[in-house]
Amino acid sequence: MTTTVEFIKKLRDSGLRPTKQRIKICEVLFNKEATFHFTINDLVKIIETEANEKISLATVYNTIHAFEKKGYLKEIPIDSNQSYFDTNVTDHHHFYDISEKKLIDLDQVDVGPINIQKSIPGKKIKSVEVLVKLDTDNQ
Amino acid sequence: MTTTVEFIKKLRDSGLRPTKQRIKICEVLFNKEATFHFTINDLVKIIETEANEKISLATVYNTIHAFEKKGYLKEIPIDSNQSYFDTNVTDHHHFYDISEKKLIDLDQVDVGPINIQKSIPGKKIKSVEVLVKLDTDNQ
DNA sequence: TTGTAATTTATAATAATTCTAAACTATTTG
DNA sequence: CAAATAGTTTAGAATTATTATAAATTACAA
Repeated sequence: MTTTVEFIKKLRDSGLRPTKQRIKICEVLFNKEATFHFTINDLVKIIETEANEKISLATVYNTIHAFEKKGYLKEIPIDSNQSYFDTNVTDHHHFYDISEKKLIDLDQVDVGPINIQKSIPGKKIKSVEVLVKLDTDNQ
Repeated sequence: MTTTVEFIKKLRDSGLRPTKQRIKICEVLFNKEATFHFTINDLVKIIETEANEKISLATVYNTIHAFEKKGYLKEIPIDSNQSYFDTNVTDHHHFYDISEKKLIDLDQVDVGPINIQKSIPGKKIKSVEVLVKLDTDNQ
């Protein structure tokens, strides 16, 4: 549990003014104990229903992009026409449930170590991420 | 090098009528010796400039989706708002060069076997894909 | 040939995201 | 503490990728 005061400090320390909207988004995203996967639309809905507050779609986009740039969120690539974001910014892997369109975290332990045996001169590996797609098992 | 006759057979065998447009797309995509990564827009440009033929955007979408369904192409998830497709439909992985926004194939051998130690009841694993992000090595 | 079913096509519709510029708010400065 | 200013929010327009539509065209079987 993080207090509002702490979010204000976090925002200010990273050069972002602690506005009402940004604090609200922090509360929705960073007060969960578990990793939280969401799309922009999910987030807007949560704020407008759970928190019962109006927020402009543009503000949500602005804020999420600002948070991503600061390293508080990361985008997860899935074959979808929507961007998925993750509050877990550590290097980890995912299950993607195709029929339910839901992401599930996979620990390093569930996947095991991956050793990339190829390298490109002048380039270094920034991340190694595994996406495991799941389908309904009909048989 | 595959001949037009062979493409016609391939199309017909998979229940797709060999139209002028589909054959042209086959020629662009499947006559390369190497794996080919592209977006719909890339493909339209290639057809209209290199091949100097007009083709409707809708036809390109239809055809690419038909080819994907038949297993002649697969989509690659990258953090982009555009769909990337790959003519290499074997189970393989990718390097993604962040600065150059380019995909590079990785063989199974370069990554090694991946054994997912977790399962979700009622779901089966459809694919396991590794995306290795590369950054410029400054040091 | 000719009928019909599949395909192509231009265009409209939709959906996610970005842009814009005016109103508003947090912070700085005097 | 008030005024200036620089950063934010906002509604709505613009843009971009993609999908839907429905009429014209084409492939192919009878």
